[in-house]
Amino acid sequence: MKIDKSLMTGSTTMLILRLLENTDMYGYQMIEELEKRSQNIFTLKAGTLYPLLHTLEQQNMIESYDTKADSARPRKYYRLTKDGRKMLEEKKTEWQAYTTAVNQVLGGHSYVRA
Amino acid sequence: MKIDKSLMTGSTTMLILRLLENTDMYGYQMIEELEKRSQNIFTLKAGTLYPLLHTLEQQNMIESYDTKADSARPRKYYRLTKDGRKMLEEKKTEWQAYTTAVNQVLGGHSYVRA
DNA sequence: TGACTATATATCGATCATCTATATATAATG
DNA sequence: CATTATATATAGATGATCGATATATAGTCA
Repeated sequence: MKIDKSLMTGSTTMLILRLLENTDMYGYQMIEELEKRSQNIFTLKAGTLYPLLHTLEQQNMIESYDTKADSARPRKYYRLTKDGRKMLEEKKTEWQAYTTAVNQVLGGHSYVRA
Repeated sequence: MKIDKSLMTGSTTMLILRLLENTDMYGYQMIEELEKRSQNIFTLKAGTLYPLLHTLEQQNMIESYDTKADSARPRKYYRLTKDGRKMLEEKKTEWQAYTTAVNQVLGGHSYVRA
């Protein structure tokens, strides 16, 4: 099922931070991981992700380190900072409030107000 | 609780169509109704709504009629068309798929893949 | 070997949804 | 009579995401 990409707006940052909650990851890996975990619903584009990672790093939410990589190709790993964890918790709370509100409107009995 | 307005993106159209599912409404009323039903989470701005209504009307999803209004102030009521109902159903399905996917990523056990 | 595909990161300009600000007009309030 | 609430409308700004493009290396297959 194809979902309107505009729905994605606003939750991308939360999802990226969530991926980093338990494991450090590099950009390309995040794209694949998101796809897998969402059953191909989210196909985050490289052109979206990399600038976003740079912004989050500037904001001190994540920090990067390069693999020495004698053999492997160069990868830039990201790790969640303390601030990033805090931001993630906030975004999760927001997400809860938002979906609750939408579902309330969707499910609400259409009480036609007099 | 203030939620990031960018989360709103993509669901606004669905919410508007949902409001019209059971009752015809005019623009200003939709703003108030959305606020009420969402417990003040959604404060849709007039500058967002009116252009959106015009677009939806052009797309034949809704149609408008004016109140004769001998007394009351002029209001432009909107009614959901057949196409609009279909669109609403599609948007609901999309919404389901989207939130399911996000929650899956959020809740997913962080299986660190080898 | 050579061509092609997958991996990996990066940036620029375009697109699209929403917001802010502004405008207009009438009804209700004090 | 001034102010606020109701009601619709549009123009320009902002911000998130995408498409296109670039670069470089590793793996695959003929």
